Amino acid sequence: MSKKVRVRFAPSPTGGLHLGGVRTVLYNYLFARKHGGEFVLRVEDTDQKRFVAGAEDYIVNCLKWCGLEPDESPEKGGPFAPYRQSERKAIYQQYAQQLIASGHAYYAFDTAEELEHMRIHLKSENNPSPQYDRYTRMHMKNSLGLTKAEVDELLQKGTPYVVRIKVPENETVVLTDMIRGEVSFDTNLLDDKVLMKADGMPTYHLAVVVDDHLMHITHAFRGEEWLPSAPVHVLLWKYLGWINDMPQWVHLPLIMGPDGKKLSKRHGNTYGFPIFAMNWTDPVKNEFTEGFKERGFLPEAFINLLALLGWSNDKGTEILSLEELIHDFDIHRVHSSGAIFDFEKAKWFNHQYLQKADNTTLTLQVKPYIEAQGIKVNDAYLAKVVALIKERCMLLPDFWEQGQFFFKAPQTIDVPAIKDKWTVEKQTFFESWVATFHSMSEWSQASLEQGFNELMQQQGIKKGDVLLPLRIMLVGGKFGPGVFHIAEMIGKEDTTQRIRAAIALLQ
RNA sequence: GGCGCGUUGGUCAAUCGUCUCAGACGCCUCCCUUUCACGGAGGAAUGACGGGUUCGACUCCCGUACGUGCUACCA
Repeated sequence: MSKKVRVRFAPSPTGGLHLGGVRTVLYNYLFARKHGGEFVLRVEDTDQKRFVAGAEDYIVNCLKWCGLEPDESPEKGGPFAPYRQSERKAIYQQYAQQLIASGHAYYAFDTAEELEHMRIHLKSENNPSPQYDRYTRMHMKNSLGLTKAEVDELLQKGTPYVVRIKVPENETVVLTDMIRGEVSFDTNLLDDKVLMKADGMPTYHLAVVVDDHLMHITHAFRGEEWLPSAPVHVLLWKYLGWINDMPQWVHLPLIMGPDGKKLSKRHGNTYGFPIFAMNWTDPVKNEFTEGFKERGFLPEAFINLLALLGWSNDKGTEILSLEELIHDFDIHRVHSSGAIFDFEKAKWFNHQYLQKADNTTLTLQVKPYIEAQGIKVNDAYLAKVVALIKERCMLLPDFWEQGQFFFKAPQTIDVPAIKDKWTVEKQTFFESWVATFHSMSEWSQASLEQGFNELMQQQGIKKGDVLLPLRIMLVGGKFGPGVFHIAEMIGKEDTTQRIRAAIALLQ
């Protein structure tokens, strides 16, 4: 008796894919997989003014990177193709006509100027911001006030027109949202939304309803910003005669920036964190926005942190694989309040995934970041470096920050940290230690440390006095793994050179 | 302005009427480490406000405040 679960994500190709968008996809995906259903990607490319070339491919690539590939999409096709709204124009036209015929929609011929005029002149004490609605529609140029002959004439002359829904008076539209319960709206406060634009394209309102119906969508997930227009959609489901097949509504809470406002590109700029899944450059404005991928996030970590923004499982565990997320996901545990995105915690998630990542694959992921610094990478060597420093890395680029001294001598040496306490004795000690290198039978962490300790005793030097200088000499600063391990890694020649170079600087 | 939605530590959050309000991030202290980090042990920090309902309310209801979203031929 229950229908097969089918969910959809319907982005408009007008820019990058931000956190909220990816989370909507993710919840769609988790819900579909959990219930053995299908996930459909439909593209809303009906906004010609804001349409941006390349944005659709970009979105598809983001979904690929996240590992959330749809079962049906414009790219893959499927039983309900086409999945691009611009290719379904005729379908929407047909249903718009049906609505006009049944008296639930009408032609409106008003120009932009006339609408503007209405908004200014119909403004009154009890109607401070006039909309195109039951109060004003009879004053406008539409098929409700015009005679049939007048309308036909306008149509025949090719006068531009839009189709608007005729919102009923004195009704209450009640809809059930899966995470908010019943939400009701007074139709007297709704305006006659445009259903078909003058260019023949449908607006979102008509398109979602028609597509959701035709594509057998059972659960409609979207952002909370859609809640105010949901009653219009319910009305459309009713007027089109499909009310019994209306999907379950799920209005997801908004993701906010640190200032508590709906997350936007602005936040990324002012707080210095990505808000798009992948790098996005707006070809029109030539505006670049950084992505989580390029910032060095692992897709699994990205998905994980996003899933926990507005939802949590009943066990309180936080590090969850996609399989675990699917298993644990419960739409009723999704919060109804917005969540503020915390970049610090996001980095912590990535750190966790870095630690449990397999070193071989991690090495492959780190490699481009090292090569980008002009280093010729030896995979086996890099693998060792990765294993040695991964615990102090949050994001992929950190591997270079934290491990560059494994590949080249430090450009800057933190001389002030040791200069004050530098003595002739210390210099002698390092010079004689370096001199022992040629006679060492084995170049290893253990033998290096042993030789170092023996020499210290001979010369009456305390370990605390020379260990830090050695570190500074080899890595340039107070960071990194064990010094002798580093010396072993970089080899006899580099170790010797770095120590000698540093001694020269300290004199 | 109108309408919708929301409100547990700085942030993510548990709790589905009995709470001395989990856990995580971040922050602080200590231990480990003669670096940094990891790890370990502690710590500070929370139910917007006012009314009800109830033996009992963070949990239910109402109001207020605050926040946020929508209010386009954009989605």
